[in-house]
Amino acid sequence: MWLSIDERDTRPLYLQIINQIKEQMRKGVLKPGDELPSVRELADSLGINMHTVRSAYLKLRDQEIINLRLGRRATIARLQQPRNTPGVQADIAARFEELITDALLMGLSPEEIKKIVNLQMEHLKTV
Amino acid sequence: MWLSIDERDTRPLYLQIINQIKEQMRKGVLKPGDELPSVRELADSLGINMHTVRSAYLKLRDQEIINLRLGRRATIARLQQPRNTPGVQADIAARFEELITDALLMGLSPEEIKKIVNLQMEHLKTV
DNA sequence: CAACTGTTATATAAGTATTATAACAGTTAT
DNA sequence: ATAACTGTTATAATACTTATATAACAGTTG
Repeated sequence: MWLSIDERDTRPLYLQIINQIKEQMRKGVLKPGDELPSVRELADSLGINMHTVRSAYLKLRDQEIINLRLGRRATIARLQQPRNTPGVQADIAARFEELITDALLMGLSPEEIKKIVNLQMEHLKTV
Repeated sequence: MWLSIDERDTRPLYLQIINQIKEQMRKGVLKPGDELPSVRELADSLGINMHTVRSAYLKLRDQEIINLRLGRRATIARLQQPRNTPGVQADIAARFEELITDALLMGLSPEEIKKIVNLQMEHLKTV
């Protein structure tokens, strides 16, 4: 299984699951229409409770990232693009501002930060 | 007071305080050696409990961003730069990766993301 | 000494995260 | 049809986090 939980990570388990699924989507490992493991299957393989996995799936559904249908496995949604509104952009920008501030206070130079971002943006085309 | 609580923000109060103080440091409003409001003073002005403010101050001290001394007000620390280690850079990079992934799934194009980041990095020199 | 600081201690309450069990309701394949 | 899978709902218990409330203690400053 391409999913794992990091014991050292202090963030909630359901958040780790959410982020890893999103990451797999970004990498193209998971594409629209693809099926996710069932909640019980994934929970067992991670050694956690069914409802913790379900909680992750529910939040992903609320973000319209996956589809849930009774009796069927969760599937990756075809994401419609009217989500890129000014409000959304402002939210993302606020999160970048916070992260950049943190990075600067950790002693990273603006150049180092730009390098990190550009490196990840280049990686997009390769992956 | 240059600090406020956003009722619509779902994040914990102490985190809002932490982020706003960091933001003020980044903007140069707060400089090393500057005094922060006392925990009671700030709590009263925000209409929240003393211990909530203290919890924010404690976490800032743990990050070596402020100094706390019994009987004295908290002060902005002179931040030493041996914090910019490979491990720190990796942590920051991981946070950028997560945020970029989120932005892409929200429908932002790589170009829009770069624009957001570059705009904030330019703002650094002006501020 | 008085009035300010941070610190420690207790207690309470509300919210979040996680686990546990069990039953119910659709889907899929035998 | 039925067995074995899916998600869904319900209920309960536990642990952790967040926030408040009061009070006392300890160092600093005027």
